Amino acid sequence: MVDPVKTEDATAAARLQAVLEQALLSGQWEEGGKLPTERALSLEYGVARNTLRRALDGLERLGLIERHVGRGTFRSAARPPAAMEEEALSPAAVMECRLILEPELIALAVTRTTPADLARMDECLRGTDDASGLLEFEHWDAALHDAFALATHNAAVLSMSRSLARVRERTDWGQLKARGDTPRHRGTLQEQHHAMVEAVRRRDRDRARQTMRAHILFIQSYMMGE
Amino acid sequence: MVDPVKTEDATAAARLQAVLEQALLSGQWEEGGKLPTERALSLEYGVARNTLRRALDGLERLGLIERHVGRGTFRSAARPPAAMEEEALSPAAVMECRLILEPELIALAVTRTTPADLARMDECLRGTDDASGLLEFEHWDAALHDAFALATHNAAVLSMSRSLARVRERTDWGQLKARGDTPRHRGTLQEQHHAMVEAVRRRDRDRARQTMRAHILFIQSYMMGE
DNA sequence: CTAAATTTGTCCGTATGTATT
DNA sequence: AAATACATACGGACAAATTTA
Repeated sequence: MVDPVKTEDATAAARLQAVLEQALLSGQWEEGGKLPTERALSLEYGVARNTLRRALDGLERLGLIERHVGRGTFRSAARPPAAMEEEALSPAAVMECRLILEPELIALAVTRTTPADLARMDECLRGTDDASGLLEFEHWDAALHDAFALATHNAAVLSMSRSLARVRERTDWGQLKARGDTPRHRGTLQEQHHAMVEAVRRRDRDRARQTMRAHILFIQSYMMGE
Repeated sequence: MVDPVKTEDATAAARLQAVLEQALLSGQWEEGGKLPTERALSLEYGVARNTLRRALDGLERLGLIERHVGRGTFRSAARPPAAMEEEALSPAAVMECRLILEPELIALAVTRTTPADLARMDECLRGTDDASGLLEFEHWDAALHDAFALATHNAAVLSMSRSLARVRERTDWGQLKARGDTPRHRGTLQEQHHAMVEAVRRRDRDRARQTMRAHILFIQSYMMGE
């Protein structure tokens, strides 16, 4: 049913993107250094140039690489949070907003969750567990938080939560997300995800709120601080 | 400098998307109606199927069309922008949502409030004090809560708070508000408003949160109960 | 300064997979 | 069971920008 290694059903481009993500984050090329040409990479990984380019498109959106016509493709220089104080939908503002909303949101969800809600959460947990690339992980991560909002069975809360989700999509995360995407960090995130769902399942309101708060603080810390 | 009308430097896909947008919006195909197949369209517009598909990708993201494997491509049923479910929200849901958001919001505002923010709050207090009718009172009441959101100096929080304010506007309150508009009730509300601003002024985080919570619970109680 | 080589950007035509009718 | 139609991938060609000779 569910293959834990699951790289089968993803598209070739998505799978290749996950591979390249790992290569970039593990220092395969140095910061600011030039990657091989598209033709060389497509040959090396055994895919068509079109397919490779879709993978690069994803990496570019994550801010992991930069591409220049006539020059080549380069690994982005790791720039720290940079210019954070001035907010116009800064990552810091979004995280702060999540911190004041989501712990209370999940606390409300605890008192309302139905078996169907729990099933939806479990599905999201499987998604985050099996995710290969950062893109896929984030998809299921967002779905899980939406599942918590759904479990409040409150249309106003859901509307507000989704409004925040849309704001998140318009935020310039730069490399902040990718920087934290190490096996160790992702392991911690998954533990927290499981702990939150477990707290909801056991109707432990305080634990759910506490775990959510710790979860968001953890993300904050490795994004901003290091 | 980007000229939005300029179809010269745009890619073939982007130009075609603009043409198809016009065709869709001008009623070239009926709502829910089926468009020609991708092969037929690419032939008609003289582009490769790949190119046509990129144009359709854009239209799909805009919600103008829906695509189904094996069935075809269809013009979406008329829903101008970003079809959100505008169900009539229950007053109970809105109050519950305010209860989980606003106490944390004002707690954050306490740590950020500037003299200008306080001046704005004082102006709103005068408004509620002097208000004659219910309409005027509600205007300044909403303005005060918006002032708290502004005082967080967090764009994401402000955006979310205003999203909730818009939800409140399309809520069917029936006579719930009018029922509670007695001199006695309004006196209590004003006391609470003053207490909240005072707590913010004195940077008393816990008291601000507590007062806000009591404020919302009070409104809930006389709307729902009694 | 010019011309050629390199590299990414865009588009095309075709083949195969998968879901629906 | 077969035809239809979208989804994905491949390889090739040319254009545009940059670097190099």
